[in-house]
Amino acid sequence: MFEWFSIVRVTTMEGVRWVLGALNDAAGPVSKNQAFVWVRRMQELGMIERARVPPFRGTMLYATPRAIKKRAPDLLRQTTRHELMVSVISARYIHAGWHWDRDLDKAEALHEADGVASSDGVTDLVEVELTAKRRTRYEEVFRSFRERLDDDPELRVVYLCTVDAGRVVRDALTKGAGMDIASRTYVVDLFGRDGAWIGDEYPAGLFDATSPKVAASEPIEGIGAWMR
DNA sequence: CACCAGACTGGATTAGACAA
DNA sequence: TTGTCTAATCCAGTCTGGTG
Repeated sequence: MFEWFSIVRVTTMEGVRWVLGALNDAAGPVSKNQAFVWVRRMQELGMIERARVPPFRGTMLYATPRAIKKRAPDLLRQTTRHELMVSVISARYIHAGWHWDRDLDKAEALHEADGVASSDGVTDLVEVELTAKRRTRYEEVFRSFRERLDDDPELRVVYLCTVDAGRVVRDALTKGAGMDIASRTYVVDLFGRDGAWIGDEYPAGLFDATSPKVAASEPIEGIGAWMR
């Protein structure tokens, strides 16, 4: 758990539930209660801190310096919501049997993805996109990804988006450098407007290491079934 | 004692009524 | 149409009581 905390730094009860589930070989996340009991015990031991920050729903959790030898994160930064979502995504990847790490093993000049998930023979560069970037920025990012995909045939790119961001990303994949990486890029509309993961199910294709080239750009059929 | 289902809680969100 | 107030509703997080 603390190895994971050390990577993601800050998370939610949701993230804790999925990673505990993974460590317990459970089919899904552990119950809210189990997660709560674990968190409370760790809090008593001074290993975990909890905080509620009004604009966000839910409780933020982070490991104390005592637990991971890193200073506490600043919960009021603008990027905190994004970091929380990345942590929950990583929890889901880990639960699906993948290994998760930060994207630090890359050349200096290249774009740093939000995280890197690897399973046997496949590595996903994962981007969590809650708000769309400028078009010109995508061109730069995609060029960087193209360079990395050319070097490593096992690499894929995965964009986990809100509906609005997903539209822009798909569009950007139809031009310039985007066209070159589109066949190895998977775009999923995963978040509602509020940035929360929509549904308990895994979308088809996501976390699937066996399908090497997931069809790009098309919104997933039947997405409404697990949207709620 | 661990575990689970379900109850409870406080804050956030939504809907409706009404006035300006 | 816009703003404001209130009540109703929702929900994540928390707690409790029963069970094995």
